[in-house]
Order: sequence, then structure tokens, then C-alpha cells
Amino acid sequence: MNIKEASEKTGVSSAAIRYYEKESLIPPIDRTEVGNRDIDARIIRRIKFVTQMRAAGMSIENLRRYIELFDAQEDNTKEQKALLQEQLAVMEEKRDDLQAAIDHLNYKLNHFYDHMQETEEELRELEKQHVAKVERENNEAD
Amino acid sequence: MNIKEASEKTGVSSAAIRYYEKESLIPPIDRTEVGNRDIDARIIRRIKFVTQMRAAGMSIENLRRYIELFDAQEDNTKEQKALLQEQLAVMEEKRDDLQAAIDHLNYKLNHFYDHMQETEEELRELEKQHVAKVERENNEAD
DNA sequence: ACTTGCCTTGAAGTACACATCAAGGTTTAA
DNA sequence: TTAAACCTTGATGTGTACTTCAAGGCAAGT
Repeated sequence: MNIKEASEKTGVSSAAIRYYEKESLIPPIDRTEVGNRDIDARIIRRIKFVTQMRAAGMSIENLRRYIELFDAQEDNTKEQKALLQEQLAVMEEKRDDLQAAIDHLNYKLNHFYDHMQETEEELRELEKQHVAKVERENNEAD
Repeated sequence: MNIKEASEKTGVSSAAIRYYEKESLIPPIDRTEVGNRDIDARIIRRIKFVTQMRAAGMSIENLRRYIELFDAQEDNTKEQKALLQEQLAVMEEKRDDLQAAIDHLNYKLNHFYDHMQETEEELRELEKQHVAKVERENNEAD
């Protein structure tokens, strides 16, 4: 499979695949006799793995660190586990933040046709208080 | 409250607060007589809101679009609702991707002390097959 | 023979989200 | 009154993660 087909199969651009190989996020890719990349299922899996982790917000740097350990022969399971747990914590926090924001949006959508939207009402109240305060200050300045 | 105190209170750098104001992610901040920013609880709330959404992966651009609608006086409810729904869909997808990755990592962690980690085993098996294939090819080339 | 369409590498360019710097102003404390 | 410690704006710099470009090679079709 050439790089274009791999790109279509994974949704990752050819340039990005080359970049991932250069950055060792995927293993060295076999070449045809003329030097073109010949991509197999193993590489496709690796590309998809990278995509998933990238979508989850893992940086290239951390991903490479992780994959290095992953691919290593020696079982440095402690480091590996620590790294996984670290990443897991980051991702869970991210998910919770997302969920909070989703809840917020859902609430707004559910109450959308109420005459005054309540979440906005809250902020508008603060806004009103603020405007009143500014006006008071202006009056004092007279 | 000056910008430094606000920075300490929110964990957002002074430069970032200025940037957020410039990009209209937070409302225009009042100034003291000499032109320094005078930050109140309302702004602090807004900064924290931005931080939360940013941590959840929303881009500055989308966040601004969202906040613009949020702050709008006119009730262009249809567009507003459409945009909220759009944003909601994006965020839910992101959350689901995250959850999938979290599940993946959790699985790995739960099976960490198994003699051979199963997910890795799978990849290592492919790796072995690959190496064997390369060796066969090398032998053929002799 | 030549166009089309794929590939290669290395270098340079780009978008985002700030961080840092330069040049200057104000307030406070010694 | 001079230094320290804030502040301002505008410009420029930075790191990340690619994308795009330049220059060329290979293989198939017309």
C-alpha cells in the first residue's frame, strides 16, 4: 500500500504520516525497491493509535516517550505504568471539563425558549450590578 | 484588583489575560485613572470560564463565537440555538473520543501485571510476524 | 517523447496561543 | 530622588504540529 492509500485509509495526510515516521511515533516503514514507502496493516494500526491518542490530547513528545517504552524490549513496567497513569489523569480531567461544559450547553438548550435564559440571567445580573457600580462611580466623580 | 493579583487568583498569566481581553473572550476591563486594568469578580468569573472551556479543548476562535452569542443583546435565538447545538455536537464527539482513549488506557492499567500485557501482546505478535517476514525476504535475496 | 500521477527529501512556511521584549508611565518606600 | 515594583501598548519571538514548496525520480498511458 502506498502512502496515499494509507492516508485515505487512516484520514491522516501523507505529510503527517512522513512526519510521524520521522518523529518515531510509528516504526520505520519498509521501502519498495525504488525507495517508496510500503505500508502494511501493522503501520496502519500504529497510525490509528497515534491518531486516537493525539485526538485525546497527548502531545507528540509524550506520545513518543510512551511509544519508546512500549516498543522497548526491557520491561520497564514501572515507568510505563506511571506514564499511563499520568496520561490517564490528564485525560480524565479533560473529559470532566468537557462534560461540565456540555452540561452547561445542554442546560441552555433545554431552557432555550424560556423568556429569559437562566444561566445568562445570572451573568446579566452581574453585568447590571457592574453597570450600576460604574454609574455610581461616575456620579461620585461629578 | 490589578492584573497580577488576577493572574494569581486565576492561574492565568497577565499576558494571557490581556490577550483574552484583546480577543474579546472576556469583556472590556475597566481602567483606573492612570489606565491600569481594574479587575473585579465578574472578570475573574469570565477568566475562569475561558480557562475551563480552553482546558476542554475549545479553540479561541470557537470560544469567541460562542461568547459573542452568549453576550448578545438581540435574541437571534435560532442562530444561537443552531450554534450551540453545533458546538455541543463537537464537544460530545470530543468527549467520546476521550472516553474511548481513557477506556483503552484503563484496560491496559488493569491488566498491567498480567504476565504479558494483552494489548501489547497483540502488537508484539504483529511485530514478530513482520520481523520473520523481513528475514524470509533477506534469505530469499541471498 | 511527453504528460500524468504517484513518489522522495529537505527546507521553508503556517496557524494557534500565547510569552517576551522594548520603551515608557506611575506609585511606594528608603 | 532614585530604585523597586507594578503597570501600559505594540512588536516581535516561540513551540507545536503539521503543511507546503522545490527539485527531482519512477511508471504508465497516449
